[in-house]
Amino acid sequence: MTGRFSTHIGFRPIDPILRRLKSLATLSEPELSLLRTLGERRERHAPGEQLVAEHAKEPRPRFVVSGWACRQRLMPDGRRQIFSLMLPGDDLGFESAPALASVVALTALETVDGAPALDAARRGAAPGLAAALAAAARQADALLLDQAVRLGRLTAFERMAHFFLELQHRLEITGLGDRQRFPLPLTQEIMADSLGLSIVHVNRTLQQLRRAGMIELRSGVAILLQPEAMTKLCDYRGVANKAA
Amino acid sequence: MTGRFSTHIGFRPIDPILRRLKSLATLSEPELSLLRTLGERRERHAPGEQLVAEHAKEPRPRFVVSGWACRQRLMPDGRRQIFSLMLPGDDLGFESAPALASVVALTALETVDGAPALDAARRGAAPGLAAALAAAARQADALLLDQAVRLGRLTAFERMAHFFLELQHRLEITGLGDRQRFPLPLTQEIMADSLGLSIVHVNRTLQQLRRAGMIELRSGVAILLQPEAMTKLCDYRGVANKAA
DNA sequence: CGCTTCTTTGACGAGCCTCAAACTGAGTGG
DNA sequence: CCACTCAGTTTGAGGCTCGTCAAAGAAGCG
Repeated sequence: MTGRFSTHIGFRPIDPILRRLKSLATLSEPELSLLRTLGERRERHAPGEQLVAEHAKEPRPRFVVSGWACRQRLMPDGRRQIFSLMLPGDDLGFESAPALASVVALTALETVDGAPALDAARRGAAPGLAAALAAAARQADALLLDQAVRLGRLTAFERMAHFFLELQHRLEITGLGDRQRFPLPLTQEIMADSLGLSIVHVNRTLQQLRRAGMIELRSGVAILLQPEAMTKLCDYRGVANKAA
Repeated sequence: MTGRFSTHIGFRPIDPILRRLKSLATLSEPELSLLRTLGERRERHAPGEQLVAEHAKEPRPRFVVSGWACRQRLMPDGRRQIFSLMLPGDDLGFESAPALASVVALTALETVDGAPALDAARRGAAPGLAAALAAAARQADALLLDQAVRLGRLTAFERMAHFFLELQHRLEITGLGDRQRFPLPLTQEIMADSLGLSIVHVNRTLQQLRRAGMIELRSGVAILLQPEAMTKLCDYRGVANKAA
């Protein structure tokens, strides 16, 4: 987690949030400076910490500044399904209560309070921000549909490719990755629970992708060697941008 | 499709809509009568007809009055994933444009224009209706998460059980089914595309459920013989009700 | 270092898919 | 009333994908 893709060096703390929201709607200068002030009320979370409980009456709206989290549901027998990964710049707990899934930190995580932004948007005081948050919610919906296609109709090989392409795109938007490289601080268990596979099969599928010359994984960084080929192979359609 | 669960005999045309929205929020008398007037602008759709195209700029908001539809996505090679089934009383095309998936009629279908309801809710003229529509959107989100769990972490046997329980609950709410029986006008191909299975395996899994004394299927009607056992077996949690 | 967590490998079996064909039932037209 | 057709269901055979169990490496961390 150090070096080129560090989330601490070379970026202002809340830069991913600004970048992401700017990619979703046009923000005014007052809106931007409101967002910049959010960085002051920061909070740290250890891996495994639950940020939102499944039926939380009033989940606190937050933005992820650094580190990764996920939305998930657990079954009584221990099976877990991860619905989506929350990357730096992503919002959580902005939807109406009660929460439909829990949110859990996957790595060391930093978040900031999103309430000022949400309030301003709701009051009508920040139309650009309101549009950006609406677009973010739409994008989350789109990602969930992609996830359903992955789980229901893609093979393990296609699923992994699709998954990596989604991460590449999302991380590039926030400036944390480029067209080919991005940080990937996930264990194979987490990928398994996200992709509906077993850990062992994730491991073997990763090897397949490596042998096919598609990817390279080294110390928390993923490299896509043939992004175009991967895109075709799994019918990846990219992340939704601005709403209409 | 005649007899006890007919959608035409014994119910006022838009009754499923009223029942469903009343289950989601408290509606005032003016709101109810607004909804009743919707029944006048009715539209018929043949099976297979596309009601909303995947990237439709402005999908027309509609309520399903009778028949079933689905939200789905198609892959270039013909694979299909159904995200959700739309039953009588359900709304479609109410979210912000452009549409993230297409909506297709699965059976002969009747819909009515939802725009008057949506407009009234947006204008602030119908707070109860607005609450009901928001709760409906929330419920759709919840169903999509259930669907992801089904696809990612349940076995074929559990998936089918979970699927039937969801349909039972949803249809009971609109008065189209009871605690054990409900109409099921779906081919096994449709179930397969909904559950992420092959047709053949759906057929065999249905036989398993029958042999286990769980279900009975006869001419478009499903009977759940042991709903409680089924609920335990697949960790079914029921449909979300009123939002907070 | 020694511990824990994570990754990797092997062996084996089960779940699910594909292909192919037979069967059923509901029209449709002669 | 009887083919005939067509969509849907059911069955069989065979094989690939993916899961489970178990244990051996690697890699991070105190």
